[in-house]
Amino acid sequence: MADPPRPPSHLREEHRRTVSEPDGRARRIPYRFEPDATAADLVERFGALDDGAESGTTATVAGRLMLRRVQGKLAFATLQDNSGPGADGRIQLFAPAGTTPDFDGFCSLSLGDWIGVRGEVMKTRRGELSVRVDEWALLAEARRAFPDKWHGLTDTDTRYRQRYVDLWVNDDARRTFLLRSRLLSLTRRWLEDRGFVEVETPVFHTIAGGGHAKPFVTHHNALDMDLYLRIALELHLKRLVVGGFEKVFEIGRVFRNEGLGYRWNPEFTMLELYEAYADYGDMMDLTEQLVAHLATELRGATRLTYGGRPLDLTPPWRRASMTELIEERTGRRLDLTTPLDDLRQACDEFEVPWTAGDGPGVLLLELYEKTTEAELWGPVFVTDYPAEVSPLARAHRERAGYVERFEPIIAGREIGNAFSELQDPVEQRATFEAQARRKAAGDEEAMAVDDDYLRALEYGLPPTGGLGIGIDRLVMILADVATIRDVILFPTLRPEAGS
RNA sequence: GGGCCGCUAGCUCAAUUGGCAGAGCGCCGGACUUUUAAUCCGUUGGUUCUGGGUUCGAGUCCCAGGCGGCCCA
Repeated sequence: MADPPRPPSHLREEHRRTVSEPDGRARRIPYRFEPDATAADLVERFGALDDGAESGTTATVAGRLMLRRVQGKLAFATLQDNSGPGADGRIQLFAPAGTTPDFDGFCSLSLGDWIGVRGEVMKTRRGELSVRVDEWALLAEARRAFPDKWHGLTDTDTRYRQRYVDLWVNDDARRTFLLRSRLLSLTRRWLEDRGFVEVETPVFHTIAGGGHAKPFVTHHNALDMDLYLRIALELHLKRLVVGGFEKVFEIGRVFRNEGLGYRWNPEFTMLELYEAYADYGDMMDLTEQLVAHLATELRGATRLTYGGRPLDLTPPWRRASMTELIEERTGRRLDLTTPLDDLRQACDEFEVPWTAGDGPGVLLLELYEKTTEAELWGPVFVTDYPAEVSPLARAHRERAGYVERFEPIIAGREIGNAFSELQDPVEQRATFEAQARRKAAGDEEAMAVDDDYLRALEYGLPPTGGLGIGIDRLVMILADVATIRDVILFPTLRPEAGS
């Protein structure tokens, strides 16, 4: 690909010439390099070496040059590799002029250059574990200047657009994404250990179902038809329960055509799982056990802090109905038996907008979200949602007008959604049709009738518990970060000017 | 979508009421054999986000736009 013409500002960032061999030729970059140790390994194995001692062991390491201290006939440098966030992944390089090949070339390396080094593992007189530079090779030149070695990179825009730089200079960024990776791995293993099977279902949907959200639309040329990017995993996974996958899960990207914010990115990662013969109570048990397991593995405890405030994820978590929590928060007893006019009056009082088409269930949910949800530090399972706003959940076994549904709330945010799943195809068709009427009336987030899903239910869905967890939000809690953009490697951004 | 705040050298930041656009780090050159944000000396580096306007004079004031952050819906 030809380089486009560059503006002067880019040329200025090419801050130096190509590093050359002692004879002036361009330095050759090897095609491969074989490190046999990492910074973290060496600290672990040789950390106890005496000051000034040599280990008698030779190691080969590779990474980026992050600091450099040339002192005449002796040079020190700090190499960072992938073996740990921040200081855990750093090792000092020790380069005396007398033994270092092409000492001048080594001293002329810049911050950000990739190098490979082979040499004796030793400790300096001042007690810093080091690899002596008996051999070294330039692996890549940093032709753009690295950010300030002390202040790093703080501009959020640059951090998100140039994550490849952020990961090197901000320890927290690397730490958070390593935590995210481990969280995904631990979640898979934990579920598999309990007999769950991981599957992959389509990202392109002909009907965007399973959630309350505006979908993205794309077009398939050969079929000449519009397709939606999935807003949820739910309906395909329940088809698989019909198909006999009794414990099934998927961790996948979903897409919602909504605004961006500290908790919202248009594409995000959902875990959804379905368990035959289980109900929403079982899903609460599973949720608190899984989250407690992840907290223990990733943070060493279930008593954490989030944003400086204590957060105790130790099971069991409180379980309380939505109406009960609204009453605690507002002092008002509001439920589905409250006259519609009273609910509307409460909405006006709490500045909740409503329309004439909104039933009591919609108003109750809106009131809950406006007055109560953000105040719940939790963890707490908010249970028993109005049927009117829960078209895929099964009717509550005791409370008329409600369904068996809960959302786990942590730090004022919903991190998931779960039901005793609606089994009955006749009831399901009725709730789909109610949704379709809302859609026809202008609710862009309402669902459409999914005839194939209804056909699947007609073959028989056993009693099933289903759970969805927003992985990004869970990572936010466990990594103790405030914005979703800090847990998504390449968050959605507006294009840069001029691109 | 609304309100508020921000955008100055590669990075982190200064610049009194409108009055010569600066520092540290980086980069480049020099000194230095136990440094670790090494230190010391000397350079280099600017479309002050963009476009208009007011003014003798605009980084600074006004208008429009771009991008980002925070709060609200």
